[in-house]
Amino acid sequence: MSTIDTLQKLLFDLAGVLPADTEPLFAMTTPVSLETNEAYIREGESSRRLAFIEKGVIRAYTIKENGDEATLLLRWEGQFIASHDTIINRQPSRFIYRALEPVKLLQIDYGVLEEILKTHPEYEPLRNFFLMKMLAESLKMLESFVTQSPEERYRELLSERFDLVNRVPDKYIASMLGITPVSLSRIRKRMYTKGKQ
Amino acid sequence: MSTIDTLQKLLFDLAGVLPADTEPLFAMTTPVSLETNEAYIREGESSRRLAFIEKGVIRAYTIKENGDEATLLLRWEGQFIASHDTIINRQPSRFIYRALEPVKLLQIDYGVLEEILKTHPEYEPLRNFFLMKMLAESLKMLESFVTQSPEERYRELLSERFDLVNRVPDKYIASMLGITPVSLSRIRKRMYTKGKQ
DNA sequence: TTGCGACGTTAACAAAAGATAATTTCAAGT
DNA sequence: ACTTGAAATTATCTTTTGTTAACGTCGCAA
Repeated sequence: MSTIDTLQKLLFDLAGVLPADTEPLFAMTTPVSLETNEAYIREGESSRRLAFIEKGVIRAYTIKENGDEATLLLRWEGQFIASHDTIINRQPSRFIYRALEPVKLLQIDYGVLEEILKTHPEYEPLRNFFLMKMLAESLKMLESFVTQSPEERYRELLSERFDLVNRVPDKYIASMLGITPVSLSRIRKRMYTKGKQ
Repeated sequence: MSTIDTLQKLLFDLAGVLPADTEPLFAMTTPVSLETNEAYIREGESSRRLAFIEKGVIRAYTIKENGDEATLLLRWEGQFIASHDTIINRQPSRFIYRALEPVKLLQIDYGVLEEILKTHPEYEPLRNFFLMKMLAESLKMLESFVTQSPEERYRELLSERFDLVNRVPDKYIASMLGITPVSLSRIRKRMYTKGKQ
């Protein structure tokens, strides 16, 4: 199933919009390809990009005051990715979005989407869907930070996203868990020596 | 300015809806009062409540496997509070929402709101506003967990929400920062003995 | 083949956090 | 004024994490 098919089905399921009636929306979308390590959004950029990931993994990270990187989240195929600083806060992005693998996206400018929604309110449920999905994921991650230890967060990530953990360098996983790569290495050792499955 | 005035102004600013045209919306809202320590939403509850806080502070927390509480977030006057499990995931709430002070709310059932939005799409920007606001706040908290130490998170909370920190028992602040009350006490001691402002 | 560089692991030490319990503080109620 | 109980602090000890540096592994390019 192609990306547009997937999104057309989503729009039909959410809002009963027939695929034939989605032309005004998809006419404004752009396919984008990224190479491994290519930046999708750079720090300081102001474009309000929203995209659906067809293939590949993107990492959103920021540069801390001390120069280190901190990975906020990872997104992969089937998910939306959005420059949240520019879309929500209308400020230049403090985050960098970079492809960890070759990536294929279907992109739309959020400003353009807003214009389309003014004349085509029937697409509105799609916006709510993506906002709610991002909110649910953010809250779930937040919950894990207040309820679990780094080791528990790693175990859960392994059990829920084993494929992802194996596709992404450990140092980015560590950073997303809020710890250093050294600490993650120790956690792994503890897990695999003491049979504490 | 009353709560309804505030929300009418918001609706006008966001969507150009005149206060006189907001009757269909506010007719379905209910004022709610909570006493100190009273639960607004209990664990396992399925009602999809969305409310605007007129006065007071509400704490959203969950009970961990070991029986301890973990505070996910605090909300106070001027903010929205929503039972996110029931609204987003349509599952019984795993969280408890409890008043830390006497609270006054203006409440609407999310299902009712959705019905109103079907016939009154002019209110739609209000839903986007509250979703985006919650998303922005969640991402900001998430960012603090991957970029800052517990001590730095506490310092930032003090500088940004000093009033809140003074209204809420330290143990809830600690939990929201992802640490124990004992640890927070040590951080405070470090801060106030060593003049490391 | 060799050398380079990024990544993960390991080691050693310092710093911070968790767990548990005792102690102090303080507000609320009798 | 006294008692009670919850909250915060302090103390002690254990565990985990941070920091820094060294070391091994692996893929890639010269």
